[in-house]
Amino acid sequence: MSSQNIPTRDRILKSTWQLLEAGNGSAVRMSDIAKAAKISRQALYLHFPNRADLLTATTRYLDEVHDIDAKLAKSRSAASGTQRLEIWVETWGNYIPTIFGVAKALMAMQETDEEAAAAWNDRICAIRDGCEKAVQALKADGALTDSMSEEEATDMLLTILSVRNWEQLRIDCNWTQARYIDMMQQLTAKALVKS
Amino acid sequence: MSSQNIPTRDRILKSTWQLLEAGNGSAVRMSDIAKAAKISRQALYLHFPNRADLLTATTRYLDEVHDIDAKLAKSRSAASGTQRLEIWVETWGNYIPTIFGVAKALMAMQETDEEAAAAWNDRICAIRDGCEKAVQALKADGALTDSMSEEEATDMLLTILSVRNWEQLRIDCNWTQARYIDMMQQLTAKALVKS
DNA sequence: GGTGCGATTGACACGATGTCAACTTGACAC
DNA sequence: GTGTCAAGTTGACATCGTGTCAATCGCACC
Repeated sequence: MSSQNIPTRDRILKSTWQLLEAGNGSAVRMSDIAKAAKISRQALYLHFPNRADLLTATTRYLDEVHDIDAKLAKSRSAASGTQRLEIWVETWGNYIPTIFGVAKALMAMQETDEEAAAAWNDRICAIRDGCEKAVQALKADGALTDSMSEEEATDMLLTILSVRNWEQLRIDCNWTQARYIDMMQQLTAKALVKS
Repeated sequence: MSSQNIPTRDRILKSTWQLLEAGNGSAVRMSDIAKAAKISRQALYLHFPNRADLLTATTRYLDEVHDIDAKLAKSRSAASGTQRLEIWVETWGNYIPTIFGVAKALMAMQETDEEAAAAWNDRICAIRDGCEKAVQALKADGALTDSMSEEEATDMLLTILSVRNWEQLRIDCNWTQARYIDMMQQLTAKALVKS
């Protein structure tokens, strides 16, 4: 963590991201990352104890580089609950492509690696928080459907906006990003807003 | 053991299913399956050339045992498009728990194994077909929303009804199976039926 | 000239899949 | 009985990716 080795560390994180981005999260090995960062495979372990840690650090690096907090501030200033939901869907939905590669790699590791599971779960909690806030804003406006509790509505929103769903629509079904955002805004409104 | 008489191949498939079912699809090795089927690990390879083939054969075995075709016939006799959608969501949604273990293992392999990807894709096509038929029934009734094409509606339905979404709601969020079915019937109706 | 740090090379353990060769066992035919 | 075939067994081994370890190197800094 010392400030001296930032260049190398940054180079590693950047390379990791680029490789995962390019390969759509599939089969990126530690040796590939090392090669891309122009260091030896072993040197990777001088900076990150294991693959899970490297991937987690990469998500944090991306959050930092893209200043995700600033973008989220936008949804906080929404005039109504429905507007807040709309902005939240758009903001998160447009951030997914950026983190997709890393997210996929982390999700794949989740099955076997305890640490990776915890790391990814941590990220999910942050997103769930955004979903919860949107649901609360709807509730405050009296606009939340009465077929669900606040918690269920949050579960539902989080599920609809999952990375896997984005992957399926955007990549498997070949939707455009704009179409994805549009349809998700419509779907979440239909699902959560009282008619 | 009552399983003593069952032919080896069937014993393997049954053991595979039981292990994947119990372990929620996580970390079931070839050696575990062999042990459960009371044969040597190497003998597994006398029946199935590799892990992907074994998993695929297991899904077919499950389809056969549960006579999934008969269950699907039910939705074909629905009176209206909306009813057909409702029955389709219920039928498929209630089949997911059965195949979940195998599905998850197959999905995990998909990333690295070409054959596993093809096998799982094959299964998805069958499910997509069910979704498409439901959408067509809605269209025929003039009940399909006009915010989407038939193809997009099919993509959307397939995505909403994904195994991953079931996992998230049923397992991660701890919803009951009945609640899952109920909410998915509501959500798919809101998403696809013209209001 | 040391000291310490980042990095390198090379070797190795581990766990999982998949392969191979040689041997055993039981059923059945002749 | 003997021969044969199929199915199963044991044990060894290749491969691949992660993670570890030891020895060494080069360089900036004091």
